[in-house]
Amino acid sequence: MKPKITLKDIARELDVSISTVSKALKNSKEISKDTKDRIKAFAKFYNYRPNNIALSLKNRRTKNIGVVIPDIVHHFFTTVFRGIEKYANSMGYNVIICISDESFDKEVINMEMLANGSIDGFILSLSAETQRKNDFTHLKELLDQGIPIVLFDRVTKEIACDKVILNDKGISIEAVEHFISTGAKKIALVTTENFFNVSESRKEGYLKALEDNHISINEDLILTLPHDLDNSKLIMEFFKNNEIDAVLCVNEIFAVQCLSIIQQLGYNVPNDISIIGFTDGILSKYASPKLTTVAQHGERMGEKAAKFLIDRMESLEMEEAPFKTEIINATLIKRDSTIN
Amino acid sequence: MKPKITLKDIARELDVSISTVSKALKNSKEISKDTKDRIKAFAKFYNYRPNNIALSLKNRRTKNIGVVIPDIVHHFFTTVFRGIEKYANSMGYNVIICISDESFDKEVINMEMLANGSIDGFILSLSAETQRKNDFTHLKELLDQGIPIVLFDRVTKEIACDKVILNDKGISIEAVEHFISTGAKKIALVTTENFFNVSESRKEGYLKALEDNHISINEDLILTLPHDLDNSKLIMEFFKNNEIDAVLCVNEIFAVQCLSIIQQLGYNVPNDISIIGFTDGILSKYASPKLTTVAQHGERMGEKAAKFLIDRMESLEMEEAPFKTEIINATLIKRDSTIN
DNA sequence: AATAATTACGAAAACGGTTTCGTGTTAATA
DNA sequence: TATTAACACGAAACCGTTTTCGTAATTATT
Repeated sequence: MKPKITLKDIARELDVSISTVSKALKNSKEISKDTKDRIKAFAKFYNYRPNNIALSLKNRRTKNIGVVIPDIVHHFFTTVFRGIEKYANSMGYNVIICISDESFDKEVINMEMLANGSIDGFILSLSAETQRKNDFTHLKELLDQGIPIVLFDRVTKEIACDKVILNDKGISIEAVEHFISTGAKKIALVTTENFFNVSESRKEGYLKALEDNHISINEDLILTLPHDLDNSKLIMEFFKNNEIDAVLCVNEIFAVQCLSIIQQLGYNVPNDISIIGFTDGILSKYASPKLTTVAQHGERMGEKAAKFLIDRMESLEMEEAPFKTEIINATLIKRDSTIN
Repeated sequence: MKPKITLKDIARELDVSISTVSKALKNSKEISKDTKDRIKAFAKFYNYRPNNIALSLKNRRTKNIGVVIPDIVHHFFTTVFRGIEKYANSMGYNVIICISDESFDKEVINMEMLANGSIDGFILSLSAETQRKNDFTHLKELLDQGIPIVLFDRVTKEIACDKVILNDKGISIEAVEHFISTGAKKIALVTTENFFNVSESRKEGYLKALEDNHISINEDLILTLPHDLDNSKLIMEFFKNNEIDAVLCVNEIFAVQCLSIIQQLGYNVPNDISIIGFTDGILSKYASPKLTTVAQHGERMGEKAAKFLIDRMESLEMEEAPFKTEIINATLIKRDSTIN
């Protein structure tokens, strides 16, 4: 058991002052070569490493960034997180993570906890409850205190900060037009009931594409699924009661659920019904047939978000550069659940 | 922009000493009710919160725990992580995460980084490379410095510390015997080439179960897949060249890959060939037929690991309690890829 | 030889808290 | 009335760094 060694220890052993040790280790020219050599050798031998906490206190920056995501089991967030971690690490930052679990309270409490010195900035995607309540005072307060925030994916106009989002509307249009190009006419949308900005945008895209292509909108072809319930019956009814030849799903789970039920009903995918789902995760990759998906490039989003944050933090705290919004272009990964 | 307020600020405004403010806010009886009320009111109004970094420095504990996992996209680790986060948070700890990406160097560098004061203890699962190299000096050094470590899932005998593992061998036996009970005789194993302790244990269980049930072992029925390559062809060959009526896969991806290929070859699952895969994740849940799996109870593992760590850290740093190893019992989730 | 410049180092403050100990005022006791 | 106890507060040390500033000793300059 050999506890960590401090500057003070070195100073005592070598009979010099703490300042001398500090300077010597930083190769200051104030210190003679002889003394520097002695101190460095000693420090190396005892494997001296400066204490991060003391440095944080002194420098008033922790080199930690806080990441708050609604859920970590969701593949999309997981990839974004990886992007953040990757970039942050490469820049010498550590990542402290909090799962809000879609809960407003957890989001607030954890962020306030971390904000008291533990982190230099936040990257977050709003929890479902926060979006529903439309209450962002906690974020505003943090910004007020001078703590930078970057929002990604689930963002809000209420908060002025850097943002990284997907071109949800655009890619939805692209998806629907891909259906249309293969001859589909009765195109359905399966979406979530929660009032997420992303679901909204995707729906807008869906509607826009139909309109642009002179296909009349049929509200019956939009299935809004509740959160957390067993959806199977609803989906089953949906496909039984409607004539459908293509379906766009706002997430991967809905997509594979639809796939499975469509097949159970005796239809062929993609010949009878085509499917496209958001999120290009393992579910889609290993489904049979493999699903055509919207790749959200989560890792790229994460890297970009981290870059935004670190840029801002390291801009010498000085003049507030205008806030930027980066739009990541989703891409359609064409596989076997749509006709080529 | 209203920056955070400190004890010093309060002291100055209220014309008392810093010590008085500190004591008042801690409700010390040294301070008169009057003064306490004044100070508390002021602090509340300005939303005073003590600075975590200063506290960490003073108390020599950060209330942060470091989690090092090989990968975050893997469902199993993700659930363990959630368990850790949950328990840690409930005990007032934050979680700093590092992805080793199966790399020895990243594991070492990140841990050393964090060990310099940023965290009070580690929870980790060894990277593939670390296991291959069998080099654990970085862990030994940390333990030497008095930093507690808890290993989970991918552990090693070389390191004496608390551990949380799965009864891999036992559950493999159970899985194989479940195959046998449904009449299977030609039972295959699909495993990884890397020398993980877990794959080893699973193989041992597989062999033991066959032996116990007087089924002769056929090495041809053991498929060892390389990491990261496209396995499809190998799996295809495997099922073409061998008569097989049941297959145990050491992870979820192998299981769905096998499922898909088996179906392509025109066999019926589970009637012609049964499948059981390790990890009860979404892939298995949404496959058709739904896969029978080994549930590893990752969340429970995570909670237990966090409990081990926090218990040890909070045991007043005093006498070293003996190291414990908790074995989490995996359970077989019977679904539709095995005969009931 | 007297003065100026350089060298090599230490003292001390600062970051934001906690905590021990000391002390000047009152209030209680002898 | 003198002594003691209780009360209410402040000074200072400490956690481990960095950094500014001061200064003694040496070297260079005139």
